[in-house]
Amino acid sequence: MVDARRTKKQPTLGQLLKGLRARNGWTLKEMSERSGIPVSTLSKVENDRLTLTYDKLLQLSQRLRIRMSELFAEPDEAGEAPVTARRSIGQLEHAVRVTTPNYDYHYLCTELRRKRMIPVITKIRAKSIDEFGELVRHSGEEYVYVLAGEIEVHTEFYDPVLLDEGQSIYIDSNMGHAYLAAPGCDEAITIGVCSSAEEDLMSSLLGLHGSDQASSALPTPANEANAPAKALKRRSPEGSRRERA
DNA sequence: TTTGGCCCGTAATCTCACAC
DNA sequence: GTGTGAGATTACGGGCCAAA
Repeated sequence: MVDARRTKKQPTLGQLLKGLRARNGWTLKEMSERSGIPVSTLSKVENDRLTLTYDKLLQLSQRLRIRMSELFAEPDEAGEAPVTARRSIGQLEHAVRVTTPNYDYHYLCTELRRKRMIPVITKIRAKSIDEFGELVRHSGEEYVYVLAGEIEVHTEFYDPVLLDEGQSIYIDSNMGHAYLAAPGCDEAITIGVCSSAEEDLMSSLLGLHGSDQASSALPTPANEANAPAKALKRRSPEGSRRERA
């Protein structure tokens, strides 16, 4: 899952944060004031003694006005020419995983920044449109393929449609839409891709740039922003829990 | 300014008893 | 034997505070 250009070890969240802070010339105190995260916590994160939960990462990216994906990738080398031959191998064990009461999602290939497609494997547990809430819409297009189970796709201008294993759907994302586990199906697993002409699609999907940008119906964290933060089973980009010293 | 010890809260996991 | 719920245990994020 490493870019062909990148032969060194995958950077940790701490290294990425430290680099971000160094580039901006901030002290821990300044970064703490900007992010709302205590100095000692930032210090521990930078030294890989602690990792941040999803809600803290979201808070960090929002307050520092950076893309969520910035926290998952190395900074560009200074003066580096635009990348035209990027590659990323998606591995489930390296995916950025977010689990909520309704959904499990695994964001793949997260080390690639400013990509125009967001691949995500999703376990869908929402069973009714009432449970899901209002149909969502955003710029771009998306494609969803059912890997397991059966899903019910609600769209703004069409009748709901059932998709069984092996079936898929492609829609314009600016049309209101929602994905549910079909009746009689406890949960379904899909693989989907959201695309957009905009480079900060990831941030857009995560709802980082204002309330006027609706989140994707693909169950992204932003879709469940109303869920209690502590109810989320969070995992750091590194995807590991560290041993206590 | 930064680090690390300590403590608290919470979620996940484990164990066990109980019902079917 | 299997499923389920309660309680105990474990692991870890988060924050306070003192020391380097």
